Amino acid sequence: MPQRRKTIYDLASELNVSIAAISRAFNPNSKLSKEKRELILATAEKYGYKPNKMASRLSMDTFTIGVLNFSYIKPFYSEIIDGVMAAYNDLKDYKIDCDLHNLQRGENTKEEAIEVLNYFLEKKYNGVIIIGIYEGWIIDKINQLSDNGIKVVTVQYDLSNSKRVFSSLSNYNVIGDMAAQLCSMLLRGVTNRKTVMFTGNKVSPIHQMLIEAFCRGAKKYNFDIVEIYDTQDNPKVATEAVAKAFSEHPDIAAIYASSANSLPICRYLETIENGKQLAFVASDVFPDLYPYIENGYIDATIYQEPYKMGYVAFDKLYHLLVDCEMPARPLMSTPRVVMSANLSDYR
Amino acid sequence: MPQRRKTIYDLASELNVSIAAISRAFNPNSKLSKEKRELILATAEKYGYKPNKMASRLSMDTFTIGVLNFSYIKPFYSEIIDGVMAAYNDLKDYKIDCDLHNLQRGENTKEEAIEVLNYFLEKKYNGVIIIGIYEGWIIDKINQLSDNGIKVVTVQYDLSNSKRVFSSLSNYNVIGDMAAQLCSMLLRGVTNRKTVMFTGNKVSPIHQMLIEAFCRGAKKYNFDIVEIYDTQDNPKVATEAVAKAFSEHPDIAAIYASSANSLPICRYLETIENGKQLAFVASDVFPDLYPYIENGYIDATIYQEPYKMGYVAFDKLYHLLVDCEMPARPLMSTPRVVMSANLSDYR
DNA sequence: TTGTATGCGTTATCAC
DNA sequence: GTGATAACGCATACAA
Repeated sequence: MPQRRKTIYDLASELNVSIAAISRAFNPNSKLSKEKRELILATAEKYGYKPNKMASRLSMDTFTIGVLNFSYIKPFYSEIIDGVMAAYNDLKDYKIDCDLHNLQRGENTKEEAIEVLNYFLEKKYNGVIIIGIYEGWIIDKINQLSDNGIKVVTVQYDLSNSKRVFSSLSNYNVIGDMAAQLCSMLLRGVTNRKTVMFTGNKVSPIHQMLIEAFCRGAKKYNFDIVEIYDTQDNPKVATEAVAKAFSEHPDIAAIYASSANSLPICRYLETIENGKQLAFVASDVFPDLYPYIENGYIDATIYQEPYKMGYVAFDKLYHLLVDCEMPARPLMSTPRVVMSANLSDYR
Repeated sequence: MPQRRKTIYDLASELNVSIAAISRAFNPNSKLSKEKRELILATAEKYGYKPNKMASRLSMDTFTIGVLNFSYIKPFYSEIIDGVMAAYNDLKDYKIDCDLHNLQRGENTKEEAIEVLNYFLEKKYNGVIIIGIYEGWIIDKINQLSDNGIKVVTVQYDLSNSKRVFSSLSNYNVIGDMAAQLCSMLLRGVTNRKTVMFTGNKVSPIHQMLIEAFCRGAKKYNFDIVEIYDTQDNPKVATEAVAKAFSEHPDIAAIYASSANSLPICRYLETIENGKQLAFVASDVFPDLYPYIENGYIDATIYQEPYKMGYVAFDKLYHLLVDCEMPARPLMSTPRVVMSANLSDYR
């Protein structure tokens, strides 16, 4: 059995230096002569000393993280926020504070979003999480925050051309490929393999990636995408699009909806004879979708784990601030296939 | 913005009692007059005071958790252990120790397992995690540990008829149902729907549940299970079973293998003409399976998240010991569908 | 039963 | 640069 863990005192007396020196050696921002730091770090390794994060946190100042959510009107974004808040709650005892600002696309403007970020800057928050913004104007703002020593994390969009420290995303290539493979599974014994895709908003880089990945998959799994319809993340547009699709292509065999805006498609399928026979792969999981998954109109849907995306963003940003520790790998959620058989795990 | 968090001192001076009284009020095992405790707890609620877990942990004794793994010779169990150790590592700073004992079915005996548990008892460990044991003799041992104040958690098997505090499992009903639905998806346009199941070991309660769930699913999704073969978790037996299956039923249309012992089936499929055309749903994800998932012999496999099962078991036991906090819900992993499209997320 | 004093392992402050 | 020493927020042995 392991003996008592070495403390800062143990190493200090071992080396005949003060505990302050030990402490400083482990903080890169702390001033300490180079030789001394190296000596301490080296013998700590041999000696088996590691600073206790808990005790360390206790004596440190509180960190504050600002969160800006510029949400589309989707349950999706509120799940991300739930995840962020859950992580905050789990870390509350570790001297971390969180200032959440929720804005809505449509209701609120870009200017209001910028105002929030300026407020974060003025308050000199330690970290900032930005959710759901991909437009060009955000880049400068991120860089400005970053230049003032604020660590910025983005959720849902990568923005790798900005100075954000990391981002928490879905793996859109995998999602598109999964959708394609699911369609091909559902089309297995079927000779008619005409497939139609409904996308959320072609302007969004996310949907562009999904379209590309799905098209690659269609080639790989050998079925035809006869058309891609843009629903502009708008139910009315989606309703018209699905009607148009079936009038242009009455013999559709499979459908992939890459956005949560898939209810209009479900409703249309209810009105036609062979609605349940069509292969239909949807996106996301939310209450309005449950009945359609259960009764077989939707064969499978791909869940992006928005809760986890939010949780991970906050949690990793905390560790970056406290432990100066960058996430080892890019933060990509692992998309999940949800069918009626396992829907119970997601409601 | 939130002001400084209330501390034990704030509440103590507010109530004109000592900080010790406050501290005791929040520990059910601590002696304190009933009225005082109730007063403190009530005003703490109003006042907005909550004990800081971190500071609390710092001043408490170290807990020790003993882990006994009585493993089948499967990569599966080592993944569970990886999860346990990862949780231990994440909690190392919180004054928790872990004593892991790995035994192997075949190599080690039941008596050796009992010896380990006796050692845990003698050492008066605070908690014990038991992995991979379902036989009757374990019940008494669990109860004995429990009667001595040791919190026992089981992994992979529930053992609800023992005094274990909780268990971390896969959701076998969901897995069986998912396997059935996947088969039905793959059999969609196909008229021949003859399906065969290969199970790990009919004696194990796990495989019994999987068989039942899969059969229920077959009825629901309308395909026929023509036979269930027991592979006894043994590759040789599995090799014979698959040959037997195809000689008895040359027109098999779909296969479900409920155990990780599915490589012999893959190898058999390689030797026959229509191997890739057959629907094949497997279990678990491990390196030997990768090529068969990629090249299409395996259409989908169901991943049980063994890593997470182990992680959660340790993590929740820690919180039970430290916070006297029972898990809100039963600890069931959420099984995942893995196909070639998303295999990259699991390797 | 209740309060006081000490310790938990670290960082921050302030001298030197 | 470096080293004492006071926090940080709480639990508990001990004294009352």
